[in-house]
Amino acid sequence: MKKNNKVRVRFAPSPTGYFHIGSVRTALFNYLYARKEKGIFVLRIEDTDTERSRSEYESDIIRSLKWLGLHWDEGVTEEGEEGDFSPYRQSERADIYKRYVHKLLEEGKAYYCFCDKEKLEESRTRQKEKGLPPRYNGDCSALSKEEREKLLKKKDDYVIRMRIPKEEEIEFEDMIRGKIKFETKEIGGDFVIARKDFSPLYNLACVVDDHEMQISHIIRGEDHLSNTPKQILIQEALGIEVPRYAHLPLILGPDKSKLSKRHAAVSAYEYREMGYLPEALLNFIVLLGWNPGDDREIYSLREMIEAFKLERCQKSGAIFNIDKLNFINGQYLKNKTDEEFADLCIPYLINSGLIEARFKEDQYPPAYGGMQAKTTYFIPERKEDISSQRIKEIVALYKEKVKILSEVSKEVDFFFKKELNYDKDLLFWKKMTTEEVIGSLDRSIEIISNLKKWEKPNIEKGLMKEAEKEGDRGRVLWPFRAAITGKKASAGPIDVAVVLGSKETLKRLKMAKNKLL
RNA sequence: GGCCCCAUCGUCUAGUGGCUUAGGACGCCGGGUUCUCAGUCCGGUAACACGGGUUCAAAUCCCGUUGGGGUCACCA
Repeated sequence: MKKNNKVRVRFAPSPTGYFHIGSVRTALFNYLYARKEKGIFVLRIEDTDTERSRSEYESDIIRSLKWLGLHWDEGVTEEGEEGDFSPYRQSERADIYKRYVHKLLEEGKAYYCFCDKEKLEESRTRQKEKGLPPRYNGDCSALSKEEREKLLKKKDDYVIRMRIPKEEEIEFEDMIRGKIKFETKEIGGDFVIARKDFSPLYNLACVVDDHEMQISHIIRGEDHLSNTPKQILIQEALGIEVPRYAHLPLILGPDKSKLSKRHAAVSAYEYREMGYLPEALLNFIVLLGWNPGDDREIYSLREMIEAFKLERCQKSGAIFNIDKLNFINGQYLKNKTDEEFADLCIPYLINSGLIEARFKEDQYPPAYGGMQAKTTYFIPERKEDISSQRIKEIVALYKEKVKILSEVSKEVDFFFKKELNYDKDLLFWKKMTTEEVIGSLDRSIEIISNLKKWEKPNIEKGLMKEAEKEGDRGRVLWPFRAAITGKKASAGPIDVAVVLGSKETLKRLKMAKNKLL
């Protein structure tokens, strides 16, 4: 067979839980390396654990990768529909593993083990208690052919173990960490590679597939470091090439342990729901353990590929810092056009019940992250339609204020309400008296009523003139803004008024005044 | 506990023996802008874990200590 020098990497998640941040990072680095080296990125599903694997999780992996824009060249194609075959799903490759297990068995490099599960468990805990590393004692490693055949008939529970041929040092060159050495005697004894039905365990399946799929570089989390010597042992026994390894540091929670559910959201899907942009999430994650050596921090996927070097990866783990993610996401949001920003916000507005989409018959409800501007919308509380143009004007007011999309709804909700519900104390600026606030509101009402054209310069001119007269602008602007937004904090009063419209502005000013009477 | 990995501001990091009184970013603090919050601009706070070597010279190389993490399944 012709030797293939092409870079081939794989991302091989197991569908036993939602696609999480750590997986995003592993996938991203594999993707970046593949693209950088003009290689192939393979997506393989490691679902040999039938108990824990679920197709719903596989769908989540695929959906998430698509959302992130991490496209793969080979691998499972459909969104985990049950029944559709994929040679990139380990559960569909049983025959292949069987072949390899037989080969190892025949060559004496693996053997049947009939040891009792409970007993092994017991001895493990005993060894641990004594402070010893748990280790399989090798009871079944020297069974004669006759004994084996007898036990095979008698016992209906057994496994297949890899025989560690000799005490030696296994050494490999990690592309991130350099030379790494393990003693075979530290592995923990002959380890299980397949179950009774010859279904493979992780280390076997992984090695076989990486070989069959001609994977050249294995880029994975540091938690797999201790699996590497086992895998090299299998590769040596099988006489197959040992791929290059690169172990990425872990992403840590605030307590410095491996990031997990208890540390906040770990599922990529949740970040999508919260309103993080895929490009921002990727940008943030790539910086967690890699940087190009300069001060640059904002990278598109394309730019990341360009600048990426595996050798520049960090060796130590990085704490997942949500503040930085928020900052980066805010930067990306700011760089969107008003149209793009509105499209991004709409699903969140719908989700929070502020608006409803009126679809034409041939349209499907869109998922987070996109919505056609042509769709028409309806405000349930006001029982009126709203154009996408107007939605754009509203949300644009907050484009540079928000860090995540889900914040938008609670900022703009006052635009969609029929009546504002706030405490009248909100209308008071500093130490103004009730009479003064009423007076201020009255003057605003008068100015607004007398405007000939509802345009920002006009409104500004009228209002600011009055405000300047007061000396303290807040005496006019605060009651005005509070009246039309019903909020302590919002976008600028004039900007809000412009978008709100003269009729609604007046109505709200009058309602505010009534509150005080 | 064994083995493996790691160690620069609170966090992400630059730094590959002299360019370093250690640079950037987030956060935080102060100030300008501003009706508010946010944003933005300006400024500030803050780190080479420790101890030995090597060297004319060490955050950078070596050793040890300490600390942190990972891993020790018929999970992956």
